[in-house]
Order: sequence, then structure tokens, then C-alpha cells
Amino acid sequence: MSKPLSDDEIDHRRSILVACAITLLEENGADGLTLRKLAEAAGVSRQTPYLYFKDKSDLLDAIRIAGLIRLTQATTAAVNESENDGYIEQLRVAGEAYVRFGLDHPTLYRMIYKPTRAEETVSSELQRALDANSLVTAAPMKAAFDDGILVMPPERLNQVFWASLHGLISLRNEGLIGDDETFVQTLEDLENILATGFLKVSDKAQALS
Amino acid sequence: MSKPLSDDEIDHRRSILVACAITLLEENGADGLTLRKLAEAAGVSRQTPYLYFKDKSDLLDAIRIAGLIRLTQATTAAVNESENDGYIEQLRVAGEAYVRFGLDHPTLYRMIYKPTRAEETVSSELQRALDANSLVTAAPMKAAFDDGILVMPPERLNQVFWASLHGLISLRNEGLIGDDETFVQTLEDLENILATGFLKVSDKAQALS
DNA sequence: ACCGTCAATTGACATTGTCAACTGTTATGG
DNA sequence: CCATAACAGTTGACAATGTCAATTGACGGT
Repeated sequence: MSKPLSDDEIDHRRSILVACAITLLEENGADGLTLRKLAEAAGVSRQTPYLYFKDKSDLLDAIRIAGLIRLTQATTAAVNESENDGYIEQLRVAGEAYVRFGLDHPTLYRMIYKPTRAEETVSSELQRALDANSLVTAAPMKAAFDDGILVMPPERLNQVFWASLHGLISLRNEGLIGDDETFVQTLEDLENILATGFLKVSDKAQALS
Repeated sequence: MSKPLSDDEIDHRRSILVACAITLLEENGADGLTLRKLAEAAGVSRQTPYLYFKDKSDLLDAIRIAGLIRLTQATTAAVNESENDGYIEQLRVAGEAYVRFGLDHPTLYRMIYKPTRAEETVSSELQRALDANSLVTAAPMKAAFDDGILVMPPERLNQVFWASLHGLISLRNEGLIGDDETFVQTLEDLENILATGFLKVSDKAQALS
């Protein structure tokens, strides 16, 4: 087999390797993900991953993007299934799906936001995946803003929303928020504070009712 | 030199090694911190760090604790220097000092909250350092709560506060929040949303004036 | 003066990321 | 129909790293 691979074939094999790598990741933790183990798990030889990824960091980038896509799908599905028209409720559903994904897939979630070395800029593909993900919450926020019930533009609110949830998930995943009860309480408090904080005063009572 | 070391001596050498390790960390990033390089930088032989730390993960734990102490000192100093009696303003100062530390020491900050392998519980010493750190903001919150202007107990508010700032710093340090302007805007928005969200309605106007 | 204890160093090894050389197959031009 | 080039894939090799084991050497108590 030495015919040049089609781009589709390359994409396909990259996907397989990435999926395999994510499995290894979730089973063995970040340190358990080794290029050699990946090759073995995928049934190929040691160096084969190098045919599809420049180096390990390139593989990790691909994992991040694939992880973000899964995350986006999970939150989108949750919003769609809830069949709820209210933006506030949609945001709550999206936020909770986001958090659930982060807790259900701690290692993958960590990898998505893993440190890249300084000066290393975000790749355009990763940026696209991030943008797609932020759209899930940006859409209901935009609708709310157009209805005039937000104190700030949706893009700005979205950053606050994202950062807060991310912090909560991260601390929880590192075991720094204590027991389940404390965590649920904090998530609820955060939701309430955000809802109270970003709605115009005239709409607060209604939203919290 | 083969006399048993006193506990003080051991602590002293541990401190030196940890300080040295933090320097390496901030100069070369997390991947640049190697036990061998640490030994060389400290002017000792390869294996010497093993006399003071069980293994690398034990060294990293010590770095986390030392980093947390520095973080606590930085925020405490900022609050003290501001000489501001209002709790809201104290919280703002503490929060901004916290954020500044996170941005000024991205590698160390990341290390503090670095993933520990699952099932690995937080050591009691690390827990103490975390508690000491949370006290900086818990104190003004408690005062505010005692004055009856908070919508929830200070411990709960503190978790929300902490998680939000942590998320913001993390995203920023991974280059996911874009330019300075966006970041400053998001920080400001977050502060306002929190202030609006956790104060009782009757006090909002006063706090935001 | 001797011996055990303990700090400290050096030797050695497995794991891992990665480069380079090699193998073998397939398509194409003569 | 064959030779050659291009390319997928494999194996060898090496440096870096974490870590264990054996060694060395100094000090204090008997």
C-alpha cells in the first residue's frame, strides 16, 4: 500500500486516531496518553501516528478540537431537547449541559483548555470550534438583548458566562470545591447571581419567579 | 556531612528547592521544570531532590502550596495598602490583585490549580493554604453579610467569586479571551454582574454609585 | 578505634518523543 | 513489460527524564 492517500482517507485516519486517543485519555488520564500506546491501541506501528500528526502537540490540538465539537454537540442537543422557548431557561439548560459535560469528561475537558506554550497562538481551526461552541449560548443571549432585557451586549455577557462556568468546572474537577452538595449549591448560586446581574432590574422578578 | 538533619534544616532545604523550582517554572514553563535541571540549578546532584521530596508529584505539591502562599500574600498586601474600609471596595481590590497575580505569574498560577490524578485527595497542608487564601475575601464578605446586605452567606458567595475569577484568569492565560481590551471589559462586566447579583436590591444603587 | 546511621552521589534502567534509515508497494514513463 | 520515483509504513537508534539500587563517605556514640 503506497498509493498517495486521498485527503478524505487522511481525515478518516486522523479521526480514528483522535477517537482512539480520547478513549485512552479518558481511561488512563492525560499522562496515560502516549504516542506508543495510541499506536498499539489503534493496531498500527509505533511511528504511524507521525504520518498523520506532526508531533504530539499536533495530536493534542486535534483532540482539543474534537473535544470541543463533542461539547458543542452535547450542549446543542440539550437545548434542542428541552423545547423551551424562554431565553433564560435556554441559557440555564445550555449552562447545565456544559457543566455536565465538563464533569462527565474531566480529562477531555481539561485537555480542551490545556495550556499551550506561550507565544503559541490559537489555530484557526481551534478558533472556529470555539466560536461554534460559544454560539450555543450566544443565540439566546442575542434574542434576549434584542428584546431589550439585557444590561450588556450578548458577546460581553457570553464571555462572563463562559468564564464563570469554566472556573466552576475546573475547580470541581481538581477536587477543590468539596462535596456534591457544595458544588450544586455553588452552581445554583452562580446561576442566580448571573441571572440577577445581567437582567435589567425591571425583568428580575419575572425571571426569578 | 552525615549527621541527621534537623526538621528545620529539612524545611529550609525544601524551601530553597521549591523557590528554585518556581524560578525554573516561570522561566521555562511547566515542561521546562525537570528534576535534573532543578538539581543543577540548585547546585546539587541529580538525586538530591529525592531526599526532600518523595517524587516529582510531591515536589509539585510543595510548589502549589508555596504558590498559594505567595498569592495570598499578594492579595492581602493589596487590600491592606488600599486602606479602604468599604467591603465592596475591599472585595474589588482583592479580586483585582488576585487577577493580577494570575496574569503576572501564569505558569505558577496554572501549577497551583494543576490537575492531580483522580482519587488523589487534597492534602491537608494544601487545604490549609487554600483556606488561608479564601479568608482574604471571606473577611469583607462576612462583614457585609453581618450588615445584612448580602443575598447569601459569605461562604457561598466566596465560592462563586473564586470560581468566576479563576475561570477568567484561566481562559486569559490560555489565550482564549483575545486582546487586552476584551479581557478588561470582561473583568469589569464580571465585577458588575457579581456586585449587582449578590447585593440586596435596596443596596444596589448605593454600591454601584 | 570501630561501627552503624544517614546524607549524598553515581550507576543503571524503563519509558517516551522523535529523527533517520530502511522496506516494500504502486503508479507511471520508456 | 520493466524500471524508476514516490510514498505508506516499519524498525533502529538516541537523548531526555523519572526513579530505583548500590556505593561512598562523614559523623557520633560505644
